[in-house]
Amino acid sequence: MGMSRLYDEIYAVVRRIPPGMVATYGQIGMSLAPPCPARTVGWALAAVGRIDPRPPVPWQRVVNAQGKVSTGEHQRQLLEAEGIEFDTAGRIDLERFGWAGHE
DNA sequence: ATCCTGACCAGTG
DNA sequence: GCACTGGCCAGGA
Repeated sequence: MGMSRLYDEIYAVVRRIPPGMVATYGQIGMSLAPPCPARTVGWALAAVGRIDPRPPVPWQRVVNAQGKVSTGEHQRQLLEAEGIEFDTAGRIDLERFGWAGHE
């Protein structure tokens, strides 16, 4: 209830992604009511580095619809440390590591 | 109020 | 596979 800023709602969803799993920008956006575009989710996560929300937001667990990371090697290393695997093209198998949006 | 800045995605050639 | 296009939001200064 007091949380009305859209970015905060996006962060709340991202916090629910379990370690070792990933969700896509579009998936996060579609899980909100009303839905917001994938781009907006990207913008919200880009702001994490500047505003540093508490509790922490596991931003590394959000990847694009191709199963690729958007922010480079650091994000990849964080995900590999959680047990997520990348193929030779640098893609994550979303069938295997994708979060369904519920437990 | 205006201006700037950003980590997307599906469709197309 | 890659490059390009259109869509058109929220927040901070």
